[in-house]
Amino acid sequence: MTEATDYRDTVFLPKTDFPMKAGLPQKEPVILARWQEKRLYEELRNRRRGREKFILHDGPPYANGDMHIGHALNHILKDTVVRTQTLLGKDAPYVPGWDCHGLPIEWKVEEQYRKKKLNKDDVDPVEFRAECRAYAQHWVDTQREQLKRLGINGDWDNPYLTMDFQAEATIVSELLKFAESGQLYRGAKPVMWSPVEKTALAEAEVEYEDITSTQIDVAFEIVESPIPELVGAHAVIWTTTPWTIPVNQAIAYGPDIDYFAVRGHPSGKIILIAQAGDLPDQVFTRMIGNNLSTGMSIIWAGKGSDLAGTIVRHPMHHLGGFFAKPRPMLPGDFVTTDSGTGLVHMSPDHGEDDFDLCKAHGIDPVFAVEGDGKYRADWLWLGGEGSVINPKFNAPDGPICSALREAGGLLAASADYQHSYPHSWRSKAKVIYRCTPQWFVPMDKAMPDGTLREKAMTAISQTRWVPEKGQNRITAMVEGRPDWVLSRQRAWGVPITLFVDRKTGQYLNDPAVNARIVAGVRESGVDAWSEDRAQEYLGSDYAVADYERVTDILDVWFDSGCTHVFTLESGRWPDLQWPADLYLEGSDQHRGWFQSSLLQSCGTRGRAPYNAVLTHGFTMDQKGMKMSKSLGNTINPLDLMRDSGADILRLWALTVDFTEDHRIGKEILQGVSDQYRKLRNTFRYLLGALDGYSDAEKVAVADMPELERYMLHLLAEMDAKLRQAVNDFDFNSYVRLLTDFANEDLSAFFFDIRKDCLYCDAPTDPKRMAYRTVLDILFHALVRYIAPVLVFTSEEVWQTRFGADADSVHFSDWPEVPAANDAALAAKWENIRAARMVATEQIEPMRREKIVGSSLEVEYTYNGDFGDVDLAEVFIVSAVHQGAETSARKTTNHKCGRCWRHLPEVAEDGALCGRCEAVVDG
RNA sequence: GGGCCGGUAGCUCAGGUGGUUAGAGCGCACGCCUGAUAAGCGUGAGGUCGCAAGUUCAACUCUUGCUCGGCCCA
Repeated sequence: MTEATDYRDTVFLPKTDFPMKAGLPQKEPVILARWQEKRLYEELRNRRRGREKFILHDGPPYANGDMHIGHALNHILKDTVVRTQTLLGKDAPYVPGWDCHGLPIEWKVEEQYRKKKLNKDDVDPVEFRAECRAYAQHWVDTQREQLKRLGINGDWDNPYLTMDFQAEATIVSELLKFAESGQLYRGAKPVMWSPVEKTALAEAEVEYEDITSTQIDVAFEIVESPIPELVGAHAVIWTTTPWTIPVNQAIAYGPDIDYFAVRGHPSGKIILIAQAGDLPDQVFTRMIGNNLSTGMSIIWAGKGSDLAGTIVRHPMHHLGGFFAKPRPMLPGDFVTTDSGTGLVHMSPDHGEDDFDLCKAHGIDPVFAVEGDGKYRADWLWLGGEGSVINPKFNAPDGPICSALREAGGLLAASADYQHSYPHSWRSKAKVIYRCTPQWFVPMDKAMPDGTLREKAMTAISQTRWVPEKGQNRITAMVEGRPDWVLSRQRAWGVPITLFVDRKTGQYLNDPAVNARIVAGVRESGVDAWSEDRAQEYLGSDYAVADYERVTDILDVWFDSGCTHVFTLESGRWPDLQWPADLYLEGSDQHRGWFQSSLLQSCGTRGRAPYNAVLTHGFTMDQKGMKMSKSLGNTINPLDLMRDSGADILRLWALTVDFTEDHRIGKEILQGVSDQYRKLRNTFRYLLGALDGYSDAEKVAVADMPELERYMLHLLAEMDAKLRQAVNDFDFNSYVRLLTDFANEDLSAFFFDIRKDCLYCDAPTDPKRMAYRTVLDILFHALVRYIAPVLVFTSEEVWQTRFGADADSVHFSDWPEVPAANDAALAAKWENIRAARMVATEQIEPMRREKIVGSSLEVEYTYNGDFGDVDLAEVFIVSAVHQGAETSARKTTNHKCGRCWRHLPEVAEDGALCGRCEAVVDG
């Protein structure tokens, strides 16, 4: 045996500078800077001008706080939609936006005042709003940088903000469209109200504390009933807010609850209460200090529904007027027998259930309690007295209980009921529900083209919902929702710019006035709605003294419901158009933005502002639990980008099933990293194998070996599936198709088989040239397919191949894949692959027993026939013989010193085979 | 408490209208290669399809209840 020659230098190994290790945290910012410098977004607009459009309209995140994982997921999905549509050749502009008005910002600014020991009420509203504006702007700027870092491509220099003057003017103008068309009315609704601060509070401004209240049982005499035995009996209600009794207007029962009327009270009254559990015991114990319910006699028993039509009278009916009116007994689903008497006294002024039930039966609130918590002066009972949150006022010996007792209506009273009760977060004082005038958009008012609800339902059915179950959800919500309450009693928002006639109570509906108001807001923003400019807007036709200027502001959902107008319709972004092709947000927005936009648009334009709606679920921790700071299970996207890179985060978002709730955690991210490495190495191989490739090497598809043509067939097949996935927004499948292709078809099959060809065949060998031609096609296809996913890595790949000055990969169109659809060839090669799997399985025991190491040391006998396909090459063995049955044995051939194949022509181990000799000799 | 949604191998996901031994990729274990080398190839072990009833000749797939988790309400 001669000394083995080292032929390594004669082998054509892959060569590339593309590193295996990504180093994304360092590289991504550099690539980002380059995009910014080359103005990628604007240039993309130029290059796609005139193409079919795809408009994704951005739902505005709230300008408050750092980006969190939900923002990251949402924007990655949006960016992927925009980029895949762009790849398809469409013009897909993306204008990001922010929601800037509203209570949370107002609150933060107030908090800053409190720290400085300033009172909000002492600050000029204009100055206050300026601070809110500055606060929002700060977070817009912060989030903008964070989203850019994620690789989101958009018009970052020109986003839309709901606080832009232009936007504010549009919101006002849209509100006035509702006003002008008569889709606005002033009604009432119970809201959380603080008598101490004399203001309405939002849920977020309320905290619950344990307190002790007076509980009372009050008897209402039944004066009319379809059940004769009940007339003259007393319906008993229980309450912990005695002050609401002077405003009582009805009594609610549970239709399915059992009730009975019993004798047994010392007063001689027949008592009507629920017959459930130990509730009667509790009632009797409260009333007479003993549990005598076992000794009582039952006069009547029946279901709540039997009580329909029963009328009671107020204990204070002798006062006349309001108190003399009959009180109906009404069915309420909300009535329970957990506590109380199973009968609930209703005051539409002071409870939501009360309000809704009474409204349904035509009973309106009476506004007896004023903003300071006192009954209004003209109230027949306790007029001018209060405050209603005062414990003494409600006490068993206070004025309410005393009067009731005197009238014979008070069965029990004790100041010993402990419960949790809402308090103002700021003043710590008790709050109440209180009906206040509010502005509404009616859902069921007949308009020329139908009611708003009808229009919305039609629009829902005409929209594509992805996934489909979203349609159920929003349908159910719109079907059942009450009228839209537009007004808020706050400072930081768009004003409800209405003048109400002091005499008629009607709002002024004059287009000329409205136009002046809109012009004013366009010029100076929401501050334009000030008292000192009222006459200016009213003009010479109306006197300011005759009108009340509404000082409420709009629900921020109305702001966001108008984004489609001031963004898509306004012309400020000429690339955009109305309606949007797609809205894409979390599934919580079925109640939020999807709905506010739908209602706004249906009310003003008669259809939805979108053609399709895509929703995603929420991101949970590794175990599927909600993330929260207190649990310490949050994943911060900013940390993740810093440690692993944005491409890892993006790949994560697209591999999970984002249409459902999904998870993120260490183990999952490790899996994502592995997947990333495989993709990266696929590109590294392609780059290395294509070293020095030029079009001169290109081989026509018809001239290629079957294997190459089969691979092109697979590529074409995948291409069609990828297109389908893009149309379905099914990015999970999209990425899976790519990784499975890279793993199974390329790495483990094609690349492995052609390793010998690439390394050892002469560069001019037609087979090698055909292989490299296909590699080039694969490269161009794969780098484009993956570009919307791995936005940074694809650019790095692109630059490595074409140089640092090359165009961006992101300008590319969807790859043109050779039409290599050859079903017969594919079927044949599927069989070959199946045979190959059998072969590797049969070779495995020989490797395990150390008979052979490499499969190249094996000679294989095969019992089938695939024509002139070189099975030895495909199976990566020394030789394949035709035989009766399949078997494997160690070859006796010698190993070529260059290509390591074992061939009969090799004289001794280390000598060269004919092919290699020819190549080495050149 | 109500409405809606979900629970398939360690992980991420496939599993038309119920029908043979429930699949894939990754990870893991073991082995091969040492000329894609912190790479590449192969083989293998992993699941009572959240739990329990029911319908059916037959259920991951249908029904009901329960449980766990989520979103939206109250």
